[in-house]
Amino acid sequence: MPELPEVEVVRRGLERHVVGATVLGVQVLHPRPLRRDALGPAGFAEALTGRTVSAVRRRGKYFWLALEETDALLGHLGMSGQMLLQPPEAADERHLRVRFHLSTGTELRFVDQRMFGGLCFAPGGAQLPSQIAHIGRDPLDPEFDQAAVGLRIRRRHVAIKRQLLDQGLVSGVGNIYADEALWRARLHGERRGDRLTRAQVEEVLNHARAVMEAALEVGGTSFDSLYVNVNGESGYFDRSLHAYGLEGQPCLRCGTAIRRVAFMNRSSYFCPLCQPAPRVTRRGPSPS
DNA sequence: ACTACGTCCTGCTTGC
DNA sequence: TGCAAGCAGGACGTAG
Repeated sequence: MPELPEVEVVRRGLERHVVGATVLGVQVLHPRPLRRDALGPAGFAEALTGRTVSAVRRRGKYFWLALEETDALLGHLGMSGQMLLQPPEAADERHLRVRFHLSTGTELRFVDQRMFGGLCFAPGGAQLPSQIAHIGRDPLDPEFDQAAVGLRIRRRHVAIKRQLLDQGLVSGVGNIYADEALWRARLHGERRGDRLTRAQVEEVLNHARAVMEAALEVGGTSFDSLYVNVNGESGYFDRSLHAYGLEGQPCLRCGTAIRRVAFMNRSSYFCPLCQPAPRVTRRGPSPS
C-alpha cells in the first residue's frame, strides 16, 4: 500500500522521465478512477492533450504533474495504484485504467486493481490543486510546522492514532507508519491527544518522520506485489517494521507478543507492555 | 464546527 | 468442491 515514501519514489521517477514531455493522447479505459474529475472522461482527455509537463510535485500521498505551470494532473494511488512508464508495444496490464501517449515515445499508464486511487484534471493547480488545499503539510515538507501541529494534537480530545491519520492535520501517514511511529514512541494509539505531554507528541511526530525517511532511502515499502514504482520495480522496507502486521510475534524491545485489535474497519498492531492502553478508553468529558 | 462511521473497490484467503 | 464471508484500507459523504 503506497504511503508517503512510496509516493515520493513515484514522484521522483515521474520527475526524471516525464518533465518536458507533451501529452499526445489520452485513453480512459475505466471511468471509476476519474470519479472526482469534473470534466468526465472525454473532457479529461481533451483538457490534457497537447499539454507539456513542467514539474512533478507532491503533498502527503497526492502527487501532481504541473502543466506549463498553470493547470495540473492530480493523482492519488489509493491502495493499489501504479504509475508505469511502458513502451507502446508492452501488453496492457490487467488493471490498466488510463493510458497517456507521450511525446517521448513511451506510454504513461495508470494501473489500479482496487480503484481506490484516481486521477483528475486540476485547473490552475500547478502549484497546489484546489482539490487538496485542505491537506496538511507532511513531516518531510521543509515548511512542516511541527510545533503548531503538536499544539493542535494536544488540544483535541481525540486518540493520537486518529490524529496521525488525519490528513488535514498531518499528511502522508497511513496505518502502517502510524503503528510504527507509535511503537517507537511507546504510545498506545488510543491515548488521547489532550492527555499527552508536549515531549510525547514531539517524539511520535519525530518517529513518524524518521520511519518515512528510512523507508524512502530504500525505495518505499511493499507488502505485496501490488505496489510497483514508476519503473515497475517493487519497493521494499517491510523488514524494518516492528509492529505492523506482526501479530503474535515478540516485541523487539520486551518480547511480549504483538497484539492486533480492530480499529476503524482495519487493524492496529501494538505491544501491550511497551504501549500500555490508557486507563479510560471510552471518549467523554475528563473526570474533574 | 467538529467528530465518527459507513462506503467504495477487487482479489486473495479462510471457513463451512 | 464450491461458494460466501472476511480482509486489506485512504478518503470522502453524511449523520450525529
